[in-house]
Amino acid sequence: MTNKLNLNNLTKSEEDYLKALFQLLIEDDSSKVGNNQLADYLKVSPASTNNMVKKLKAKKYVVSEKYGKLELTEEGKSVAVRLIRKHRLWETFLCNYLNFSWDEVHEVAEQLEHIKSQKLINELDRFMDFPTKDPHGEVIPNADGEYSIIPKITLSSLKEGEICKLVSVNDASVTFLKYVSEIGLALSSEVKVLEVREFDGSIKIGFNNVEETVTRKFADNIFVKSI
Amino acid sequence: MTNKLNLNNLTKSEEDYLKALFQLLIEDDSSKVGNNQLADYLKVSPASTNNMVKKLKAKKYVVSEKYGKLELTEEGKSVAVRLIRKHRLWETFLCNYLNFSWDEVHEVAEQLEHIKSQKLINELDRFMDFPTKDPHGEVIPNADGEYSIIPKITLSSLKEGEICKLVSVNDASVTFLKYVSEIGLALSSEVKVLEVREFDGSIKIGFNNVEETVTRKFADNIFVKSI
DNA sequence: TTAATTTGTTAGTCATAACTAACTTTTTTA
DNA sequence: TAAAAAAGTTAGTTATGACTAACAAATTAA
Repeated sequence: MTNKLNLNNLTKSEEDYLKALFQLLIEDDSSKVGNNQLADYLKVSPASTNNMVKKLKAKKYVVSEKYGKLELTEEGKSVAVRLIRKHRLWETFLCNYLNFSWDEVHEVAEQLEHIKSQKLINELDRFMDFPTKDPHGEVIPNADGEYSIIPKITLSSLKEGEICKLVSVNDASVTFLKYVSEIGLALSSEVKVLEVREFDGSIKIGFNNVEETVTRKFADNIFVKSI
Repeated sequence: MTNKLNLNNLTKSEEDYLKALFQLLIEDDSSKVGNNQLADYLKVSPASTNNMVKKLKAKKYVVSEKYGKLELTEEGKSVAVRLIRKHRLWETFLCNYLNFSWDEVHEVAEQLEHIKSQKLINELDRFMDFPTKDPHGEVIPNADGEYSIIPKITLSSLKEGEICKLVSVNDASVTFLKYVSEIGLALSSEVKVLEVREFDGSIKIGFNNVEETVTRKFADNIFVKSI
């Protein structure tokens, strides 16, 4: 098994690219992820991405043909899942034990996920009694890298009259998360789509006896399940 | 106050050099620390150190004349103390909450001390109820960077017949720490120097009704106070 | 189906931080 | 005090991972 060994030989940047690619390919379930899309997601230039992809192909984490779409090898996925596990466990720790609010955890978890110690993360997991969801509602992979990837249904995809339950939110934007809290939305909130306005895509929703109109962009970052 | 801002603009390497210099200058209380000594301590080449010292001088963390000894500015000391605080708080957390043994914590703490988040470290401190000593017996600086630097008396400096109490140990070597545990020495152990052998500097010590002969090198890494 | 646009690639540059080799200054010692 | 040793410095190289600018391929639209 080359598995264990390779995990420790990756730079922070290599890890960042693998995780980003995984999130685009698997968590966002894109049929095709290209070089520029990855560059966009990571906020680097296409040239940087191209460079890194070459390196990751040489190291057998990524597969792609010239001018073709990007794919991850099993090894590449394995690295990404372990990063996601670390990220979500740290977020959970920060929220549940260190008084961080859900809009404060992402940035710090981005740093903490690169700490290299198998024992650290598994002990942290045990310390918190093996949590299964992070503060934003995302499933935490277990020590073997197993987790159920729940297909993401965005609030924006619902039709007028549909009722749903909020299961998770995109964790990457502080201002977005603050806004979610401010209007009173929380995980498990029941939300009804009252009106979808064709003109600008904005949506009027009802929850906890309040009504709010939110933008399409906002609704794209709220993930729900129908009830 | 430029203080707060500058703290976040340092690279991992810059932080490593400042901490190393602080430990040589202040904690080990050397009257003179030179370029090559710092290089030795950090296990890099003198050229690398020379280069970094130039940069740190330009940034006003270090002061020195050409071919002269190295010194830290107040700003430089402040950065170093904050790193030491982080290192020791993390070591305490790993030992007291995550089942790490004292020989396992150093390497992981070396990574964790570079995580940039004021809130993280202060909340961790609070979570553990403001510990004052780390697992190796070292004093943990408080949130204002204040701590008492206890002059280090090594076990090797004692004369035959002297009795002392073990207050701290050098945390940087896994094999050393394992050895300390194995022979049964622990913080607060009372140790009597039974014999100092001129020939090779080895020392016969007695503690907890056992006698052990240890090398000079070993005794250099054990810090004590006389009782 | 050609032209425009988007996407991907390559070449060359920059900053960080390591290195070796060669050299200079300072300190030690014979 | 002159030679040897140690300490410090400089120049030039390497690797990582960003960047821009220029170019090529693929896709979309007229």
